[in-house]
Amino acid sequence: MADIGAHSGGRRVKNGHESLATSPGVTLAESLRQKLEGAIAAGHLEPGSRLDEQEIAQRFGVSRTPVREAFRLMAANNLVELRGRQGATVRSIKAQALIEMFQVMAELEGLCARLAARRVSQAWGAEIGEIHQRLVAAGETGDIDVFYDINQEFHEAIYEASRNSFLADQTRKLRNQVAAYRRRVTRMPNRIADTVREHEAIMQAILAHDPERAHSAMRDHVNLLGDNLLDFLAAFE
Amino acid sequence: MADIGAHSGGRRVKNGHESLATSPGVTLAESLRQKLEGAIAAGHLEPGSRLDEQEIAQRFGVSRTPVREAFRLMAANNLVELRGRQGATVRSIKAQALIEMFQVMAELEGLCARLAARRVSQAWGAEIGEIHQRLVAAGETGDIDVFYDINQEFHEAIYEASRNSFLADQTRKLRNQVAAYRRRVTRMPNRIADTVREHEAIMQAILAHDPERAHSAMRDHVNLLGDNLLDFLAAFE
DNA sequence: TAGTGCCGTTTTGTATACATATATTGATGT
DNA sequence: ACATCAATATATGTATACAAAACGGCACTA
Repeated sequence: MADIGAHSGGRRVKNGHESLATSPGVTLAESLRQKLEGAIAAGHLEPGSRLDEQEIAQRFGVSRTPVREAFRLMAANNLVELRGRQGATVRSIKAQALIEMFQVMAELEGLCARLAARRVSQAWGAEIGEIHQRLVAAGETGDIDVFYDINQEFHEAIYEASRNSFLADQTRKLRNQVAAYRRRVTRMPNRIADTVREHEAIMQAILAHDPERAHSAMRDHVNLLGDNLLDFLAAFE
Repeated sequence: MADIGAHSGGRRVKNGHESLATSPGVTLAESLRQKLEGAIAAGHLEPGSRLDEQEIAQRFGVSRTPVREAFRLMAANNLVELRGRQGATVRSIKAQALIEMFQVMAELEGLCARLAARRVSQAWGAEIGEIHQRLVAAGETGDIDVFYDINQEFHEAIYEASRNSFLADQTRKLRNQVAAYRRRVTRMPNRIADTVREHEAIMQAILAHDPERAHSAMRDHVNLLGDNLLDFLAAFE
C-alpha cells in the first residue's frame, strides 16, 4: 500500500507512529484530514486505493473514531468516496468526469479573472508580476516541482483578486480535486512554455482592466490544460 | 428550539422517537443526514441555531456516533459549520456571502443553460414545456409551495439537459445551500409573474439552440432572484 | 470443471464509557 | 455594582467494546 507522507519529510516518532501536528485546540480528525488530503494531492495515495480504517488508525496511533470522522470530512471535498458498509476509497476520476470538471473549472477560473480585471489595483500588478517572473525563472531552470508550486501561486493570486471569497473557495476546492492528476501534466513536452505564454495573456488582460478578454484568456488556459491532461491519460489506456 | 420535521408530517413512533427510514443497507448516519438536510432546506432549523448532538441523538433514538458522522457529512455540503470543540451550527449566510454565492450560481446555471442549448433534443422541448405549463398554472392558482417545487423542477430539467453531471451536481449543491433563504423570496410581490416571464425567455433561447442568449437569460434570471433576496433581507436588518 | 451455497473471517457501523476543553455560574474583591 | 477569577457543569473529542454486514474460501453438486 502507498506510503503516506513518505516523501513529505514525514518522520516517525519513537513509538513508531507517524507524527500528527498535535497543536492544542485542533482535533485529531482535522489533523488527519490535512495529512491525508496532502498525501492524496501529492499522489502518494493512488486514486481508487482503499483507505483502511484500522491501518491508518494504527499508523497515526489513534483510534478508529477520528479516522472515520476524517473520512467524512474528506468526502466533503470529494476527495474520497464513501460506499455504505464498503469502506472508503480515494476518489478515482474517470476521463469523462475530468472533462466535465475542467469545463466547470474553466468557467469558474474565468469568472475569477473577469472579476479580477474589474477590481484589481496597481499594487496587485506588482505582486502578480513578481510571481510571474519567478515562474519564468523556474521554467528556465526546469525545476518542475517548483514550477508547479509557483503556477499554483499565480492562480491563487487571481482567486484572491476576484474579491469573492466564496468563488475563491469553490475554485480552490475544484483545483484540489484534480490536483493528483494535474501534477503529472506539468511534465509534458511544451506545457511549461505554453503555460508561461498563456499566463502572460491573462495577466495583460487583467491589468488592462478588460474583463471579457481576461475571462476568455483564462478559460482557454484551463481548457488547454484539460486537453493536455486528457491526451496524457489517453496514452495510458 | 426548532421542531425538526414538525411540518413535514413527522409522526413519532411509540417509544417517542422520530421515525428514521430504517431500510436495511442504509446507515443511520446517512438517514440522519437526509432528515436534517431536509429540515434545514425547509426552514425548520433556523440558520445559526446550534445542533445539539445529544438532543438529536435522543430525538431519533440513536447514539451520538451516527449523529456526529451525519454532521461531518453535512459539512460536506456546507450546510453546517463545525467549529472545533464548539459544536455544530446550521450555516448562517451573511448578505455579503449571499451576493458572492449568487454571482457564482448565476455563472453555473448560465453554463447549464448554454450547454443545454447546444445539446437539447426535440423530446426535451416537450418535457420542459409541460413543466412550464404547470408552473404557469400554479402561478395563477397562487399556491406558493407548489410553485416553488415546480420552479425547482424547471431548473433541474436544465441541469440534466446540460449533460454534464458534475456541473449539475455542483449547481444543485449551491442551490441547496441557499434554499433556506430562497424559499422566502417566492412570496414577494411580483416574483411569480417575473419568474414565469424569465423562464419563457430562457426556454425559447434553449429551444432555439442559441447558447449565448440562453446563458445570459439564465444569468439575468438568477441575478434578479439574488437582488430580490437581498432586498428581502434588507427589510429585516 | 464450473457454478453455487454455506460458513468463518474481516471490516464497517453503532453504542457506550471516559478524557478534556469550553461555558456557566457564583463567590470574592475592589 | 461591576469585574475577575475559580469551581463546577456541560458538551465535545476520543477510545473501546459489541453487533452486523460484506468478503473470501471451501466444499458440494450438477
